[in-house]
Amino acid sequence: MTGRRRWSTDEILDTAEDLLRTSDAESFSVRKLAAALGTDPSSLYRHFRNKTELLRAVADRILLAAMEGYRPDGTWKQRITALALCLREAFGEQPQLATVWGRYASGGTGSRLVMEELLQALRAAGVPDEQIPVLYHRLVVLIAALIAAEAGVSSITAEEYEQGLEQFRVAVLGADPERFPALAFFAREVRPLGADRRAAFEEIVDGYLAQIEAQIP
Amino acid sequence: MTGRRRWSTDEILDTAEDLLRTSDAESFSVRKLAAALGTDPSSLYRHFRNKTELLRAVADRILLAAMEGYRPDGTWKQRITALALCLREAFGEQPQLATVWGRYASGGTGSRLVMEELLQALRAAGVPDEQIPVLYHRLVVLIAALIAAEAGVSSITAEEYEQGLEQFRVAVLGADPERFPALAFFAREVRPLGADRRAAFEEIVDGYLAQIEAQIP
DNA sequence: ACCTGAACACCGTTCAAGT
DNA sequence: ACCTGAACACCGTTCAAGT
Repeated sequence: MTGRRRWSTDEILDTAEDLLRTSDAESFSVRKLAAALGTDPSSLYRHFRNKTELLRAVADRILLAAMEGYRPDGTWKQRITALALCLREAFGEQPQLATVWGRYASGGTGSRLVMEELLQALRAAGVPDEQIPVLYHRLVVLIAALIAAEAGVSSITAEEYEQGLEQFRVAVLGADPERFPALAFFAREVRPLGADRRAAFEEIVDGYLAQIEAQIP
Repeated sequence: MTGRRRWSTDEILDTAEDLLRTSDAESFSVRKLAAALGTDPSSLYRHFRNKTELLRAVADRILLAAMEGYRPDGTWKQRITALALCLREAFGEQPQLATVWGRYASGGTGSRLVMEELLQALRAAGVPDEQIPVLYHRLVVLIAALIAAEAGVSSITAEEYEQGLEQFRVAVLGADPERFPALAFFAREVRPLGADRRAAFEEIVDGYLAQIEAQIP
């Protein structure tokens, strides 16, 4: 019954993408992918040298799909913000993928489309050519770091979240006003790290773009 | 010979900190910690509900130690930059800790000292009180995300690094100039994600601070 | 009251043996 | 030529049994 079967690399990636999107992406594993394909884990190792290489390939497909739905529009700042939000949404709650993208970039067409759009937007902004590579680099580091961090936060279990929130409350509300005057003063206003993520993301990116703008001659 | 022995929570945390600092921090595990203590993994579960709680406790001690060596000095911007670099160095190459800190904050005194200093610096900057909580929040999200991302990058093996760099080179140098004109134009200048990390970190943080400054009435 | 051993339910990866 | 099974060296966590 277990007729053996050659899987194409693309079929493997399709299934991996599905598996990462549905269910809890944090627990994606080579073994689960093999089970979903109905094959043995070891057979995947002829297609990919290791798990990272597999995830990197999936990340590139996700970038590719995201860029298909993206049309450059508006000012250079609006374009970059839209792109960043688009990537944020594409990687969504998938910390493994976001981390892999942030760590190694990804080598395919998806990656190229992102690079191309960012470089063009910076040119459109009027940034001098010789400053573009370094500003581009900072921007990608920033966006990748924010997305990976956020995907991590959104993937924690409800139990862990409660635990963390409780500790945060204790730290803030229980702070000695003598030793931590500012903290005591703002105690009721200060928000835990995970709060209000989309707004935080957008304003940080926008803030950095404004900073770039200020440097344009 | 295996006399049994009660470990205090502090002794456990000391050993965990050592283990995370030395050797490859990425592979830190409860089992290795138990081995280092000469005890059984299961006995640690009376001190900590789970691995995350343990890591969070270690993270707080690291913040505490970092803040002991920190003296506020200079303008508010210099203070925040110095603090950010200090945290960056403290978490160093420990992606597990940096991630835990970024994900849940940490509930102890170390955490409080960091919050207090940031809040005070923002006050010293002249930011209106009602804007401080939200700006504080953005700043912590940004710093935590950058540190966690960087710790992740620095913890990859030489082999994975080479693999990633190679893929990046292929993506950039092999880009079709018709389809990716800007990428082809900047091919030789564009740098991979991991390059020049400290400078990227500092300039992104400084950029965001300049953005805050521009909003001060 | 505290700790241990054994077990459960997992990982990524390799490689000799099968078809 | 391709795939599989079994194995290796790990994980975090639980809980009955020991002292």
